[in-house]
Amino acid sequence: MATQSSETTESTESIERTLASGGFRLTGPRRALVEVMQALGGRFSADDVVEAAPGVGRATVFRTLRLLQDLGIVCQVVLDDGAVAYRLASGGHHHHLVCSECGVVSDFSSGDLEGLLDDIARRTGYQVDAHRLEVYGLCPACRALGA
Amino acid sequence: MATQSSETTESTESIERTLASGGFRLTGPRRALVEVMQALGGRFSADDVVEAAPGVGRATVFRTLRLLQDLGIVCQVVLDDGAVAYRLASGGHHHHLVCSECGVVSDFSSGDLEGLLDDIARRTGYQVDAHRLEVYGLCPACRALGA
DNA sequence: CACCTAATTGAGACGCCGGCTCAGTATGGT
DNA sequence: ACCATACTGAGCCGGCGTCTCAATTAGGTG
Repeated sequence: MATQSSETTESTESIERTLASGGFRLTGPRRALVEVMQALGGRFSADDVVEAAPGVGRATVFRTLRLLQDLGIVCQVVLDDGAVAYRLASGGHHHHLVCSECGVVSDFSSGDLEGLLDDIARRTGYQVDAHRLEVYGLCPACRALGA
Repeated sequence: MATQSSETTESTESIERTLASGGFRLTGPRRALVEVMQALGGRFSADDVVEAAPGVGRATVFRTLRLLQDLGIVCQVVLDDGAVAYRLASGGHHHHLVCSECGVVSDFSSGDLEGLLDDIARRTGYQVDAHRLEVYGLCPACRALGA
């Protein structure tokens, strides 16, 4: 369940700065939750966070998860079975590649997708405002192991 | 809330044929549910179906919804708020354009997306097996009304 | 047509995820 | 130090979907 100690995950300080600049308070529970999420790494469920932060109430976990999503610090991952997981966001707009074997999540972004959406907009007359894209498959490691 | 009396929605008979050829029984409740879903049109929640089919148990509605999904007769739509709706599928692989104003759903498919996914696979080393894409915006009608 | 077996059903309990309420607490500006 | 108010936690609530289990029914068979 390899904790990708990966890339651009935002530092605690930068997260705290983002909170502050949004006019939000920097409270104990919030600090604790950010730390917990960093420690969990990769992706985690709301309940993972609840269990890993015994001092913090369930409601606060959900509220904080939502707040951090609104601030772009945390993002949701829709798994292939429809379940929802969370993840510290590593930067701007991106999508997820989820390994259906080990569950590891990688990010990618694609300028091509924007072109594709423009095309859809043109063909359908819709004004396209947002989208969701999740991709499922086998990560290189699991490919190497399995068949 | 215009019930797009649209395109390629499969006929009752073809649905019954699909059930039969899968080795599933053609029961009263199943017939009733298919009719109800056709009458509901567009997209509907599981609960819409439950309410519109008073004679059929809740469990059966959910079971049938799942069965019809497996058979490709019904598909899920993930709405912009994360809620899930259902819809009679109109053919093969496709994606959804959901109007965030009136909720109407249109289908589209895109060969370009496949190319994009190939590209992702190449760049990341993942073996891409499946994906989810939902697009949100304003349908032409709502664009005309709203600003 | 009657019969038999396995698939299906319905009622209701259950579980998970997330939100709401409301009284109590803590933050951070003055 | 003080105060307004943002935040918290405990518990209850509600939606969505699944499970169990006894009763029913589809549809193949002789």
